[in-house]
Amino acid sequence: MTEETREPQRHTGFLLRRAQQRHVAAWQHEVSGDITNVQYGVLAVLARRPGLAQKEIGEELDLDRSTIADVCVRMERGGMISRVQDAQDRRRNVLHLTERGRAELKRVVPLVDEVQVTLARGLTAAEHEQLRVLLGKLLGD
Amino acid sequence: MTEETREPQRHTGFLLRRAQQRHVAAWQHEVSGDITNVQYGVLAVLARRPGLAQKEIGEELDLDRSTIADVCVRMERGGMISRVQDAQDRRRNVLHLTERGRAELKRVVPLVDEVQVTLARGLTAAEHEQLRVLLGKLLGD
DNA sequence: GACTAATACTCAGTGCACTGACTATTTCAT
DNA sequence: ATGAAATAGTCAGTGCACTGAGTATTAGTC
Repeated sequence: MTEETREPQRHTGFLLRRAQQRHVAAWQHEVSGDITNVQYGVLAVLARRPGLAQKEIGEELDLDRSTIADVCVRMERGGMISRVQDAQDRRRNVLHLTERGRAELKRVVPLVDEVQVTLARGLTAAEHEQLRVLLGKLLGD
Repeated sequence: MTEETREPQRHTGFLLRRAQQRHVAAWQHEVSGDITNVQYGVLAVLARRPGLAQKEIGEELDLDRSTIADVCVRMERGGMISRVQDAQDRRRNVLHLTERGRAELKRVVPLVDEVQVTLARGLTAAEHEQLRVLLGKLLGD
């Protein structure tokens, strides 16, 4: 009756993985240059809330300590952010945008929406919105 | 009027990335052992279609040549598959499950559905199905 | 004030995922 | 039959993402 082995291609996780790959591909196509989607996230959060510590940025973007550390190291190396030990709490690295980081953010912002459009090319606006709602619900908001 | 910088956390791509992370986390929680979701995909495809080449498996799972090569190397090292040069076309590596691979697939199959359930805990069955439909549409099937 | 907990970060190791450059092999056109 | 194009894999390099172990610093308890 039931199939011996369900096709892995139908699983939700498989679809999510592929959709995420499409997003990365769309990003690289629309946004030229070295900056990645995750790095854009760091810039955008930091623009609103300068002086956050690595840990807090990581929480905003749902990245664990090691991952956000890696990202920050790369971004500091690329001259987009500064990382300075907090004088009040010397365990913390506080982060700020550099001029280059601010400029890069400004360059990228108008392109970001195009990436979403490209990604959702096969969906109507209503379907796209519903997809976001469902993903938000899956994530528990 | 419009915000200077839209919150990156609201973008579809951001939600997809987080949802995919949840899937990986659910997988690791439900399926103990070394096997990953992608590796399960290789096992499941190979069970139905033994003797496929790396390239073909990669196409099934939407992975590029380098990625599927890495995965296959690891799985061969782990004793789950065999990789043999095709006598007819010596460019190809043909893949087969080993006994260990077959056993591992058998172990994992019943757990896979639980992963999907865990992942979609916040959704009704109808919402879950709709999410799959929308993702399929986004991917262009 | 000293001991313990908790916190923030680093470091090493592993896996997925991509590009671009390269090798080997097969196929196709002339 | 040969030379060009296409195909399948490998290899090096980069980035995201996690775990587990370790360090330094702060905060809390006695």
